[in-house]
Amino acid sequence: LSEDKEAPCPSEPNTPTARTFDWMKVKRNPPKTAKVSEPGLGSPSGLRTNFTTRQLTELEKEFHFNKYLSRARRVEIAATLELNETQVKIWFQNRRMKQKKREREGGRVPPTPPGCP
Amino acid sequence: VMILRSRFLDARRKRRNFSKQATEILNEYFYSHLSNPYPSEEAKEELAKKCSITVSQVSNWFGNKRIRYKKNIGKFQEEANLYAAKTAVTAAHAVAAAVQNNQTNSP
DNA sequence: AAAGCCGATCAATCATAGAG
DNA sequence: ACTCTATGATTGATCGGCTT
Repeated sequence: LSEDKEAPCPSEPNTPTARTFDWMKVKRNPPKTAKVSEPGLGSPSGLRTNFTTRQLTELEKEFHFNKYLSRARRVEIAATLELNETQVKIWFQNRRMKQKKREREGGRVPPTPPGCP
Repeated sequence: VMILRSRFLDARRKRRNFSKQATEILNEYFYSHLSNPYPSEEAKEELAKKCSITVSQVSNWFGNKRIRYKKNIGKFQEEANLYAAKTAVTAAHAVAAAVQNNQTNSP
């Protein structure tokens, strides 16, 4: 028999099973939240931003008004909520994906399926 | 601050673990494709059906599994050996059978 | 050449179910 | 009943590819 196609084993050619494949080495760059040229605002640290309830509420409200944002609107929102334009842009992108996922999977099944105590 | 947490308290709350059988199927796929545990959309749909869960749940399962596996490979060593030995060969045979079946069929 | 979008994924975290 | 671990879901942000 022939072996498979993939076999990226840098070290440890041993070990019967469970070798180390490249997908296990994938590392994502840390979030670049905020700009280096914009001191004093947001969080220059590479941490995941925690949106406040107020920010989420506003974003949600805007989303129901427009699924897509215009550059001008984005600048407004970002300023009002104290977020980067990028964060607002990304939020809308993720929100659209979430919406699509719900529609796709919202194929009702919870009306009267299993137990309901 | 604590009230910010109330932001959620939704679906994530009531969580049910998948059936032992569903987990078995997912693990079989994961370990028999350990070199590239990224099922295609079609594969996800098939797994979802077999496990009686949604495609999103299959995606979540693989996402969590991959991250947690590479985070601590040693912790999954036993499980890896168990499933790898049990399914690797079976998978190969299944593929061969499928190919042959595909050839002899003409709808 | 640059910027936005999509689809998939990552990575950290939340909240709960289950083991000890 | 409680503490600690395993696990499903959520989500801000990244990656690669394609479009505008």
